[in-house]
Order: sequence, then C-alpha cells, then structure tokens
Amino acid sequence: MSLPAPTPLAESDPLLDGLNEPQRTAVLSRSPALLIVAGAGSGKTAVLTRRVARLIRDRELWPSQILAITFTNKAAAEMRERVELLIGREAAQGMWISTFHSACVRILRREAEQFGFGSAFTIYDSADSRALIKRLVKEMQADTMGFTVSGVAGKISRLKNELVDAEGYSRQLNPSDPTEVMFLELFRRYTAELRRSNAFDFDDLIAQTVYLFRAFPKVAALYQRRFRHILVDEYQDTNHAQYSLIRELTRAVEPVHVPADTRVELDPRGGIAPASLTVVGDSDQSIYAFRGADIRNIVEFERDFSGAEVVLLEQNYRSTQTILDAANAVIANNFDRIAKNLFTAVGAGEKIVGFTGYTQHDEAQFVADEIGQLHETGTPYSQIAVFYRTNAQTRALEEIFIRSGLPYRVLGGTKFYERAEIKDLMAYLIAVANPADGLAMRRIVNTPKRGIGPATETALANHADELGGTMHDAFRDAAALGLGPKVTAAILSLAALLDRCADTIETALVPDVLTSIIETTGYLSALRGSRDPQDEARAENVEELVAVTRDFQKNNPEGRLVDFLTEVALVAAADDLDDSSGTVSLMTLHTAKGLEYDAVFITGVEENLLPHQMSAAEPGGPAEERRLFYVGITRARQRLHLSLAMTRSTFGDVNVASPSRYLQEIPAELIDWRDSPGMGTRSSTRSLGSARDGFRYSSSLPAGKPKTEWANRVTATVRDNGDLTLTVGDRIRHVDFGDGTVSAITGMGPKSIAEVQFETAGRKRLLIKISPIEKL
DNA sequence: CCGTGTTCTCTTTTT
DNA sequence: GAGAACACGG
Repeated sequence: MSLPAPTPLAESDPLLDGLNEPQRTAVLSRSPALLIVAGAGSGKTAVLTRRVARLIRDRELWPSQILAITFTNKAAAEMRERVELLIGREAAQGMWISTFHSACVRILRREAEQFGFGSAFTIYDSADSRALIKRLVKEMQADTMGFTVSGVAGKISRLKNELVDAEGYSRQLNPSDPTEVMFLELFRRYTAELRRSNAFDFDDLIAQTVYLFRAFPKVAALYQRRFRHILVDEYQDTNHAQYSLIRELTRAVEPVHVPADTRVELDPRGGIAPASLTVVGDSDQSIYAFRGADIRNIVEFERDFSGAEVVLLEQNYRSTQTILDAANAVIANNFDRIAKNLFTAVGAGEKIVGFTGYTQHDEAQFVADEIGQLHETGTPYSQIAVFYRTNAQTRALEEIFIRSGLPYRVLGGTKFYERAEIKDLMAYLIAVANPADGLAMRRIVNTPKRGIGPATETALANHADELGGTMHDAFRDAAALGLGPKVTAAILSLAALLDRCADTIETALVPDVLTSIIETTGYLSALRGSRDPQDEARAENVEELVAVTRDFQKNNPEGRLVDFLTEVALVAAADDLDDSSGTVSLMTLHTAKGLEYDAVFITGVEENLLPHQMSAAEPGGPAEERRLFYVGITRARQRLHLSLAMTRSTFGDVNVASPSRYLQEIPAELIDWRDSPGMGTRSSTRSLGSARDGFRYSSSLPAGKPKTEWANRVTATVRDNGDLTLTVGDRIRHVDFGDGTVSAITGMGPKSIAEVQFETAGRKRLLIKISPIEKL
C-alpha cells in the first residue's frame, strides 16, 4: 500500500490535545487493521471520533467512504455530533454512522429488488416473529411434539446468527430424528412466510445482507468500493453474522468489478485494496453471548486480519480509584481473560455504599432516600442511574419513586409499542406500506370488529394463495368468496381504505396517513364512546402515537412512511435517553453498556438474580454475569451504591435471598455497609448479644477482619425461626417494630406471611420464617 | 362470532 | 400477579 506519508503534526494539533500516548497512537495509526482494546472509561469515544475526524481532515478519505458501526442509534448520533464539532458540519457530511441493523436496512432497502423482496419490506420484531411461529406451530400441531414458540424462535434466531438457513439446516440434520425433521419444516415455512410477506426479522437484517453480498458480487463490490474505512465499536459483542458482514465489506474488490473511472487506489492485481478496519472492544465487557456474540471475534482479531496493530487503553478517566479497585477485583475472578488493570489519576473518592433491605421495597426506599440526598447536595437527577438485572425489578422501584415524587424514567421498557391499540394502528400503517405483509393484514382484518372470525380469515388467506397475490388482493376480491353481504361490504371498504392510503404514501405526511386511518375506522371514537374505564387510557395512547408521528415528521421533513416504520422497528432501549430530561434513569445492566453517570445504584445484588438463576447451568454463564456486574460498576464516575434485599417476591411468592457471590469479591474495606432502618439501629450497637445477634445480616465489617470472614457472615447469618407458626390473634414482639397482634396469615410453610398490627409501627407484613420476631 | 369469566403459564438479558 | 388460553353462554 502506498498511502501518503504521515503529515508531520505540530504538537498543538487540536485532534491530539489532551490525549495520552496510546490514545494518540490509536488516533494516528495507519495500519490496515487496528484493534483498540479499550478498558471501561478509557476514552475510546474520544479516540474513535478523533480518528475519524483526522482521516477526513487530512484528506485521506472522503466522509462518504467511512462506515462506522455503533451499538445504539444514540451512540451513532453522538459520534456524528462529536465529529462535526471537531471538523465542522459540512466536512463531516456523508458518513454512514449507524448500528449494524440500521446500516443493513439501508443496504437492503436499496438492493431488495435484486433478490425478490420489495424495498418497502416490513421489519418483524421478536413479538412479530413469535406471532408467526405460533401460528405455524399450531398449523403443524408441533406443540404435541413438545415444541414451544419460544424454543422454536430461539433456535431459528441462533441459527440465523450463525448464518445457517433452512437449507443449510437440512444438510446437517439427522433425517431419522422426527423432532429435527419437524423443526426443519417449521423453519422452512417460517422462511417462506417471511418472504411471501416481504418481511425480514431482526436476525435476517444482518444475515440476508451477507447472503446478498455473497450471491451478488457486483452488489458487494459497490459497497466494498465505497467504504474505504470501517470502524466497529463494541466489537466484543459481535456475532458470527455481523463478523461475516465485516469480512465481506473488507474484502479486496476483484479486478473485474472495478469500473474504469474509479479513483481509489488499485492493488497490484488491478483490483481495489480491501478497506481498512478499526475495531474497538473489551472482552471484559462482553455481555451478549445469549444472542450469539462470540468473544473469539475479538480474541482472534490479529490472526483474522493480517498486519493488525493492537493498541491498549488502560488509563481510566471516568471513575474514582475506589470504584476501579472494586471493578478490577471482581473481574479478576474470571480466569480465562487477558489480565488488564484499569488505573486512574482521579484519586480514591468516596467509599462504595452497601445496603441490605428487608424487602425489595425497603431496598427501593433506600435508593430513593439516597437519591434525594444526592440531589440536595448538588448531583442533578440526570446524572443518577439505577441498574437492575431484570425488567421485573422496576416495579418496586417505580412505586417508591412515585410516592417520593422523584422524577425518573425507565429506559427500554418499550411497553408503549407493545400495547394492543398501538400494535393495531401500527399494523394498519404497515399494511399500507407493505400490502404483502400477512401478519399485519391478519391483525387489521377484524380490528375494529367487523364480524370476521378465524374461519373467514383463513378463507381470505387461502383466496390470496389461489390468486397468487397478497391478502390485500384477496380483500379486494372478497365478493368472490360468497360471504355474507355485511361481511363482504366490510372487507371491501377495508380494501378501499388501504388503497386510498397506499395511493398517497410517497407524498403524504405520516401523521396524515395515521389520522385518516383513525378517522375512517372510527378507532378513536369507539374508544371514546366506550364504558370500559381502561379505554380512556387507550385513547390517550392513540393520541400519543399521533404525536409520535408528528415528532418524527418534524425531525425528518422528508421522512416517508417506511422511514417512520424503520425508525420504530429499530429503536434501542438506550435511544430514548435524554440527558437534559432532568430525570433519574432506570435501566437493566445490559442497557447500561456504554453509558456513564456520576452516581450509580446497582440493585438486587443477590444470588439467583445477579448471577441470574437461569445463567447457572449455561457454560460460561456465571462468568458472563460477572462481566455484567463489572459493566455496571464501571459506569459510575464518583459514587457507587450496591444494594440487595433479604427477601424478594417474584409473583406474589416470597423468597429468601442471599448476597451475590460477587459481593464477596470486592475488598471489604471499599464498602461502607449500612443497615435498613427497618432492621433496627446501626450494627455497631446491635451486634452485641441479644436476640438480634442472629439477625446480623449486613452489618459493617469490623476493621481488620479478613474478607472471607466477612463473606461468611454475610451469607450465613440470615435469621431462621425454624417452623415457628403463628395464628390470628397471637401477640408477638419484633426487634424493631415492638409489640403487635397478628391480624392475618397468608401463604404456606416456610413462606407464611403474617400481617401484624403493631402498637406503634402500624401494619406490617412479615415473612414468619426469617423475621426478627418472637411469640409472646 | 363475540364478550366474559376462569384457569393456567411464565420471567434473563435485546437489536 | 399479569397476560394468555380456554370454556361457555349469548
């Protein structure tokens, strides 16, 4: 390669200002393949943006020759903004900065016709895929063979991430195993139905792009030629399909495909040299193995891309030394990793605050109280985040936050688009944009109620088959089916509505299409006129959707209906994050990846929750969970809070929880343990003798005690009342609440709960087995 | 075909 | 404890 010699750079190059040595190396490297191993908080975003800015500024590339892949749309927007800030808005125009999925949609919409799809294809989210699979499982009566919807969906997804399609599967299966044969049939029908519906599922977006490139070298050459430099962030979380996509894009273009007027450099064989590749990642932050992420992609990068240069970024600019010490100590327990130690110049900072609540409500109260204090002492709400392992944990937190009047927002609970009324109207929009979409058509055909049941629906689907057309075609021809006059008229008027909307979609504004559907179908007025009190909320949601389309149109004046549908389909949990919202952010640990906050709360640090119960049996499960915890810890700049509850109720079922094994991995002197007010006074006063001794669950560590002893204490001293039984009317004494009378008993055996009316503390619900109580 | 009431199941994480 | 699946009476 004969790249221009590096421009001699003045010491004051603004693009290198404030960077440390390895960061500068990473910004300036001209290796065709570069791996930046970026520890948490090591300034990788700064490095990436400056690297891109430098390539453009020094005229090594046009912006349009750059493809940068980020993990979320929000990260993409941020990266674009930062590059624009460095070199100016104009200079940065034409870069592709997007997620894998968005980039593939862009390519597929452009090239869909090449392989029998239409450019207005629908993107099926997981719920759509499952709905389709559900119908197929039922049709095939596969449930009698033990197939479940989630099992089939999961297997199809895993195969697609490995680039195995139905035909590939048919070659590797055991033909004498009826289960495999049945699965193959389901997979085939699923694939056929997607194709017929002109739809791709999430995994298809990547896999089909790879197939497209492999099947049509000329199409591949178009993109191989265009993108001269590809950057991939969060490379440790790429799966095989994504890896293959990158491989395809970084192939040398064969000479035969080079147009005469090409301006890019030729390789000695007369083709075009492969694009340069920069990947950034940290194997300690790999947390998506469950969706096919393969850590080997990063581990084997040097072998994969010959001539690869590796740069290590280990200095952390985000967190205090205390937080880093905790993070380093935790992650060091993963044995199969390359040793790496983050360090900082920031100083020790505050101790980590630990807290054990009696229940998850108690824990939530602690979080709320602590946030209140942080806010009073100057930390803005938007700089505070609460993390948890499972989405179900939000409930307790939200209850307390609402009661405490704390402004908060839950990221990723994409509940809005899961509501029936929103799905209904989205299905209309999809049906208008893509009349081939069978799933959307089936959903709207009897919404609102038109007197069409499963039988008529099947008749219409069959008729579409006979016509060799879409469901929409079948609607138009409904008169031929000999249905009742009322039903026929209803279907015809639905067909007419779709036709009218479809005529205008190239020019019409999205909110106008939506409102015209709402008006014609009477969807909103039906909700308004209903006696069901819940329909009021549904009507509000419908109006909210209209507002969403207006917002979209405002931000994208040129945006068409397909663009809106794409945007909705591809929003990531972290995308609706708004730093100026002035709210505390609640999210899962997975969603937290890539984000940072002044103060972080990690809740539910318990066995069976973190690590999650489901991960225990999976190979590499507990190690991945540890990385998840590590990701959570390293999000914090100044303050970290770790909390857990002694009991946690999962669907009305109360369970005794125990502290996470990962807590024991943090040096005890880094954590300042506090007790729940509900558990009495500070441990220092109550650890001496008395009935409370057996209840010393989360007391602070006496100075100088070795870690293991603390660990034993923390796990071994849950109070156990044996099979103490209480009945209504019994008098009891509680360590903290004093005397009271049992007013009700619910639950069985070790899960019995007593409702107790205390003389001074009010009414409380207590798990009898572990409460610090005695019968009087 | 539709609405209502009852039973049953499920919960990890996500583009 | 919620949402889906099923059963049954209009």
